[in-house]
Amino acid sequence: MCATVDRSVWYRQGVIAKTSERPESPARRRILDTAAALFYAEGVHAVGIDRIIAEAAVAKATFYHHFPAKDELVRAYLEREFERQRGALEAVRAASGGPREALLAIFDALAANGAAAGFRGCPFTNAAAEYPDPAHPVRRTIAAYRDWNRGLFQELCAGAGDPAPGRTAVLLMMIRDGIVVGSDLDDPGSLGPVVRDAVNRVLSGGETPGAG
Amino acid sequence: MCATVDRSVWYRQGVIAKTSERPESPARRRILDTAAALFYAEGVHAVGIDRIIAEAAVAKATFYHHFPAKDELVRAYLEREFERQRGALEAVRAASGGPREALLAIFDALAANGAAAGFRGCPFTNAAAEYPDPAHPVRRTIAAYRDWNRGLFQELCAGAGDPAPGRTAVLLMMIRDGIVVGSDLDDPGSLGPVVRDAVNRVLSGGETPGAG
DNA sequence: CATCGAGCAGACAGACCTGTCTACTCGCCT
DNA sequence: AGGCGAGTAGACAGGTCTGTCTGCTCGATG
Repeated sequence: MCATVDRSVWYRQGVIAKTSERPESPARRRILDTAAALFYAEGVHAVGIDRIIAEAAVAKATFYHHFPAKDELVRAYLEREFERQRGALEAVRAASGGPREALLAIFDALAANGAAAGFRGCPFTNAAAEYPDPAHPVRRTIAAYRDWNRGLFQELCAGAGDPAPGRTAVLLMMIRDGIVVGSDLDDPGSLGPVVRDAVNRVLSGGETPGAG
Repeated sequence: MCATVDRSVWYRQGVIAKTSERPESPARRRILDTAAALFYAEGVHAVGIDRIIAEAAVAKATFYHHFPAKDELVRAYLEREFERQRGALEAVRAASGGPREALLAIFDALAANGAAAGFRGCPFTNAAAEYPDPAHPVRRTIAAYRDWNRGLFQELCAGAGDPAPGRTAVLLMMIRDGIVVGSDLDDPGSLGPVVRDAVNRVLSGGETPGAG
């Protein structure tokens, strides 16, 4: 209870408009930025609170003022990454001519992102490897992310005239997972051209699966 | 140096034939079995040595007699898993009528395995999430496993008459990763039928990718 | 001016981690 | 009989982990 931050004062002093997004103290932001970089690069269990507060230049009490426990920081890290990706993919969708073009652009971006320096796989699947319990809040966040992602694919497939958008979305999720895992563990360069063909083929061949 | 077990005595006393596989002491086997179950179910960093030796009913000195450090145990765990999978897939290949049937059988087995109770994703990708450094021995073992797996796919594709077996093998690896990730994090039941179609389509459509 | 909250600095507790070491038993081989 | 290696039991060191707590400064608000 007392761990929750009362932000009413922010509204009262007019720092932000009442209807806009939540205020974020500089300290909290620094904690989250540092944690995100470290968690992603080195893994969740491998990075301790002490290191985060040291690199974020924040007192320990300040950390525990903003986050009741480390797991909650992990959840916040994934939640913010969720929002970031949602924004990015929605931007791609808005910039594309249609659903089919949006899907192709998304997968191009996935492959390019995987080939970029510092890529270490998907933050969500990496975190899931360290949280075995599906009922854990961290895992629930991961599940929510994946549901959203599959839903977006399904929506775009339906918009592109796919007769079985649900099935195709599952298949696209498989390709997505293959890209992020392969970009991290194999040669990212070998994936690019294959991805293009694969997505093209999946979207074209969606009309009649045929085999039973 | 002194940490390595001198097995010459085993050969001398004829416990095993000189040309057959290495002998394995019961204690070492118990350690490895326990570690494999715990590492897979809960993650590598989350399981400590103390717990392994307790559940394996082994003294700490015995553990450090067989393994110089924890990382070496992790490597041995993955190495053994590598051998296990190699054996399993080679058996499937031998039992199949031809390369194409072998590939279909392998992916059926992957989907079935992912739907089984206790499935927690791929031991290799899960471990990779906890070992960021690609030069680490654990990561090298993971890379070796993936190279072997892709190589097997390529070989089978070539045998099935695929004109671009290298590319198709990369694509099959992506589907493989999609199966293990999706079976762990999403509903495993939704994957089964999609997998069959996907592999069928990949293998049939291999002749002319067409789209550019 | 008084108060209150944000943040800083750092000690501290208690648990857990890896890895080392001592001292002992047991069984096999020479 | 003697030696040696495998294994047991458990103390120990040194470090790290999370989370709590005390005491302080500073700035804004009433």
